[in-house]
Amino acid sequence: MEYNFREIEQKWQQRWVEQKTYQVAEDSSKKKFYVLNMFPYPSGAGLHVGHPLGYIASDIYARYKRLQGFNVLNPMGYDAYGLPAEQYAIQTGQHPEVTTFQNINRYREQLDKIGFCFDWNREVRTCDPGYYHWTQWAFQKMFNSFYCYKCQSAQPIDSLIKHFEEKGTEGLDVAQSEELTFTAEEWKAMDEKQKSDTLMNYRIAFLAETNVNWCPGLGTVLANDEVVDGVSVRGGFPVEQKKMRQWCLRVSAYAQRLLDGLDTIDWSESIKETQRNWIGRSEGAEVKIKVADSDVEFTIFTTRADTMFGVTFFVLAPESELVDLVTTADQRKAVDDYIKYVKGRTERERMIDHTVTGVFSGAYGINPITGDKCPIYVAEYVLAGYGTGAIMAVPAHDSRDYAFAKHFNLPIIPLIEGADISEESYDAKEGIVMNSPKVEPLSNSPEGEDSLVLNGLTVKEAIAKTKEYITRTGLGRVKVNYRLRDAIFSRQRYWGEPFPVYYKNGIPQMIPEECLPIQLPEVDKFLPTETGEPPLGNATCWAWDEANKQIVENSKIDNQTVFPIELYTMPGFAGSSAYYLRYMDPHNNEALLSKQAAEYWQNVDLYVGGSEHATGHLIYSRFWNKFLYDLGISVKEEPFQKLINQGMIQGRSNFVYRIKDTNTFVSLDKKEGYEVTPIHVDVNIVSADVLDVEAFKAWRPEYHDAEFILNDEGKYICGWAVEKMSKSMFNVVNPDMIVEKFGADTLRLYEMFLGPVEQSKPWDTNGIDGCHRFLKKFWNYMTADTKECDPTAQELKALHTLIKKVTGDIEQFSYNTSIAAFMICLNELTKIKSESKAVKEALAVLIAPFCPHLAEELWEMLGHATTVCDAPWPAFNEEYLKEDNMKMMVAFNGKARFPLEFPVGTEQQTIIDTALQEPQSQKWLEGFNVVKVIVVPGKMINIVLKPA
RNA sequence: GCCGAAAUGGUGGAAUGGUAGACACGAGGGACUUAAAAUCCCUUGGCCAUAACGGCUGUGUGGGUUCGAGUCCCACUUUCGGUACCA
Repeated sequence: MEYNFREIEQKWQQRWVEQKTYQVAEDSSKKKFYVLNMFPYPSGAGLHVGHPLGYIASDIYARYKRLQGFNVLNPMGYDAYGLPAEQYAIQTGQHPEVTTFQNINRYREQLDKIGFCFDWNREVRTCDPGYYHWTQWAFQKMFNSFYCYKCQSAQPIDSLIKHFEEKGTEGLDVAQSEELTFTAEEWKAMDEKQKSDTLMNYRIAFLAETNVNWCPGLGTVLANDEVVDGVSVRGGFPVEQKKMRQWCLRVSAYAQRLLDGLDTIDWSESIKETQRNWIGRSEGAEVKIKVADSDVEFTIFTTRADTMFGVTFFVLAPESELVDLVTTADQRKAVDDYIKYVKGRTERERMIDHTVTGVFSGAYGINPITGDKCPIYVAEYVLAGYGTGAIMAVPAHDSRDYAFAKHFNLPIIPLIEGADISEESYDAKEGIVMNSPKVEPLSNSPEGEDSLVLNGLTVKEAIAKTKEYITRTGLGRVKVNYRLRDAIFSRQRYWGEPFPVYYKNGIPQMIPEECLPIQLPEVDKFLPTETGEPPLGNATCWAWDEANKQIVENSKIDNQTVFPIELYTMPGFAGSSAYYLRYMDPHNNEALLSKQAAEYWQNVDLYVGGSEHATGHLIYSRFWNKFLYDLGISVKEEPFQKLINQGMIQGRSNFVYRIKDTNTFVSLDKKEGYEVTPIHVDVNIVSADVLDVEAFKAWRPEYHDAEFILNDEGKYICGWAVEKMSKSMFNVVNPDMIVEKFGADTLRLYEMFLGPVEQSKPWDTNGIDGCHRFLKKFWNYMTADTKECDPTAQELKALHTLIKKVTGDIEQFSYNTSIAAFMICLNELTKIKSESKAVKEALAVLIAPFCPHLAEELWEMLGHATTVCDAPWPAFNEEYLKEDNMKMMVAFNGKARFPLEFPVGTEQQTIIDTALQEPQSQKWLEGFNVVKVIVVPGKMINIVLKPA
């Protein structure tokens, strides 16, 4: 009987749907296991063979876990909001929802052919109002919360208001944009607008005037992770800095918890390290600096408190408000000119061009420890967004300060013994401190021993000592800074979640929770309005009737009872930040998810996706989950317990070689001596690097009359290279095509056989034959004569070797080696003419995670009426692998020479004696003395020799 | 610059510190066939050697630890990712 994969796969895919094989429900009698793939953005190009890699890997694991008896949740959905659909809409007028739905259908069609065990009943789409209801809801919760450092959690904003009413800001330890101080009386005296503005300083979702990455090409702001090299990730348009009023999320409040949480999860060290760097914790100190001849005082942040004696100037960020306060009259013009210059520079220019620029402000700052007066400069190398936007410059021990000092001819004072600073600064945090004279105790210091002596200490000691000194004397304080910024949460786009917010006299108000979701309105144009408002400004029905609690036409806006609704929409990461929770209870209209579902499914046990989301989605999601955890919605502090980053499948491009100025193409092995241009050729008309010449002629009109110089066998051989898989390289291989030709089971097997899941590797269709041949042989073996007799010892040995290998390998996601084990096992069973039904049944179960269609068909043929998905995973029995003899290698000085067999349990001394007396040993022993013999039971007898 | 991962045949890749190159592709040879496809068998890291056996060498480079290193340690080279005036 032939292996008819088309029939088999179609039959089982249909049956799985009919019998709802993959629908799961909470079942307290079983342990849960939650497998999740990062849901895809359904792009117009459809899936190529690289996309399903992670899905297949997780599908195998999900099926394996189910066979192990777990109740497995393995859902799938779509990250449906995104720029491409909107850009397409702008160009064609086609509503983004239409193209998105088309793309989703195409994705689904492709996915279905591969035979995944997704529970499609739980599908979510971020653009579905039933879904984004909870995105809006979470946003409102964030708006109505602040972050309390004392209790290390988000708290309702009402409790903060109460605190203000009673004590003002006294005794607060909370996350805030800037440090405010006011009394209860002052708070009570504020009007509504002032109160609203003040609360924005504390809310977790808040409005702020911030410097944003403005992308004129896209007409919207972008998050830091959406900008690479000064251009937008989507579209590659230039990005500039602009001050705008934006919704932001106070991600920075969770910086420490995001950092600490990394130690509790099973992710690759490299991705955790990336997140640690992104969070960028740095311990340092803030020091207050008085400006000479002025009342102005500013604060600097430093991690090198030990270098206070090497300060020769101070620097302010150009955007800092302090610049205006310190600049003297005679330097005013120079400073203004410089600031104008800085503003005119794009983000990109600043990134590429690191030449030293800056200007003297005219003012001097006083070093609080030495009392020295040092000039204050304004320079763009100091960033407003980090620390306090002001630094003390120690040119001897900071390369940026060094370059600046050299450029402006400022003094450089070395502070570390033996450091050569004639050519460059000495930045290392090690060495012995010098040049730091004793600082006498201040009059206000308590006990007598209060001087500061740094000379002779190591840098580490000196940092600690200085920090302690400035804290004690009130010159400053110890401070931890994080590089992690608050996330900008609004976009000037159409195709995103609308904000459930309206504006009453400029004060943002939340639309009542019971009115959610508020749905994205229809617009006639997807571009910004003529007055420069975001696309939602085109909506005619986008106003909030407060009394009647409903959306009404804009024309009714009177700012008395009907108010304008927010025109911004939410960014892409809004919908993808908590989708894993929604899968647990996707049809719930009352809540994001029920308590019961949350308690049962907890969090994701295995998350599979690309590492490119390390500083985007994977940070935002962790933040979002921690916030929901504080609210008691999510039951686990970390959303994704184990993370596997699947590698990228690269394309394998093929080339033809056109002889210059002709339409003649020369085969790779004949091209020596010709001047040729390599041209990408569609890999789908090339087979094993041999070009289908007729297909090539038909491929494009300009090749219709092409001529060829073939090799001696009459073939045209193409060159090849590994490149990114993309349309423009003509190297895209479509999974449907592979499924059509070889079947889904072969595709699944081959994708895993290519190499480790986490590794990037090129796709090469050439190798797929091997996997297909294996399945054919497997099929032949399984469908051949079968007897219901006890398996022989040989059969059991082959089988249990396989069980052990496959079980261990799947646990470690080492699928390629377990497939190799299948191939070896099959060879063995064929060789010994195995016919045992019991062995075949076990094999059908073992292969089920990899090739589910085939496994089902075989399971049925073996006489089972139920799905193989619920069969028990075969138990491993060590007994069957036990051998009577152990094979050992005799080695001389570590070099293996010949094998020797001993009965199991042979005495060590007997082994040594036998090995030494073995005739084969004699020639190695000649002329040498035996120093010692090392026996590794079952492996190695190493005889250590020394010349006689 | 900093952080991370990696480097093994013609190719993809295997190897708890114990016979390097499993498994597969490709290639070469053979069987079956009128022929092709399909299928099956043999060979396949390099060098030397043989009637046959065999020997040497070999995991990016240079050191080290060890009876024994692809694997552990130190230094370096290259490649690929991430990040970048973060004080």
